Amino acid sequence: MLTIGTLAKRTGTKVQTIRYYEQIGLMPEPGRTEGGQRRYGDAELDRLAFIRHSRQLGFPLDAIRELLDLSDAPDRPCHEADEIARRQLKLVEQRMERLKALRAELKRMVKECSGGNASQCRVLEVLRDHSECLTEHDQLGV
Amino acid sequence: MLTIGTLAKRTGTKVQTIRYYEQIGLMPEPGRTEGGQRRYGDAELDRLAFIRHSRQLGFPLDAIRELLDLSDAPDRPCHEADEIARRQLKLVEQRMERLKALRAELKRMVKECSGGNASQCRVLEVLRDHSECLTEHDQLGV
DNA sequence: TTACATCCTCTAGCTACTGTAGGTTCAAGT
DNA sequence: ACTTGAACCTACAGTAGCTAGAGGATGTAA
Repeated sequence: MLTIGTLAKRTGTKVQTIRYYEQIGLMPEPGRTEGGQRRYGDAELDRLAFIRHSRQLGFPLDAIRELLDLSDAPDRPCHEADEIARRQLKLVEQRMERLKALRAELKRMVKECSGGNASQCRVLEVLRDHSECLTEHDQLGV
Repeated sequence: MLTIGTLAKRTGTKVQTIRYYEQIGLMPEPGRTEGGQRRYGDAELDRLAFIRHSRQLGFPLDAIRELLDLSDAPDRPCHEADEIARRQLKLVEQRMERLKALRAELKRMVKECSGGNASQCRVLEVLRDHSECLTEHDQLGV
């Protein structure tokens, strides 16, 4: 039986995060000692490891919820999990494209800046005037 | 004189977002009509355009605050703005590196999945067992 | 004048946690 | 048995950067 602190250490999670996962129903309510402290078994350890690993791969919590459901139902067809992973892959690729454009723009800004004071600053100038940009980068949310 | 709605349209911002920027002191309190509605001039239009463009380049709001201060003080040396832009560039590059690793991992998961049902699913398997991964990807927060 | 779009304030919600306050429990050492 | 100190508990507030909704007021054109 593991305390919440031990579980946290083993999975690289913060204690509060585990309690948060319980609160939103991602982790089950564990057993308690007489004094009311949480005690976990190996099933919970595995489940939390799964969650953390999925988070490291950038899956949002509701995707993880679906993946956990699938993982708990071995007879359901695999393509659902596959689909979720593909969706995530697509998202990652979109973000990369976007970051690539940002990087180019930022590089250019920084390169063109030749010191001096703010009134001649290329960085500020470019920010002031969108038309100086190479690319359209109209959606926000990097 | 522009209404908040017109200003929003011209800068590709939501009305609520403009009010939010005012609330956090990023946009000044504008003049009002007798009935209490906000009216904006060209200075505010420029300022908001600057903010939005900076956001599109991924700058966080407090970086933008600094950039606006610099933009308002033409005699201050340029290297501060340069520094902020370099910081942002570095951040973007770090994120890209991270996404690259994620993309590789996700691609592999998806490729190895050959259909069937959840009990044989490679996607779920990899998520269950971190040791199957190519890379360490231990920080969260894509 | 009457309709109707747009405006107002205020509050709550989103993601995924993280931190703090104020108090209790557990386990080890004496 | 008692004490100490780390780790636990709940509850609430805060983070970034908005976004949405309720319920009501204002502005403008026909």
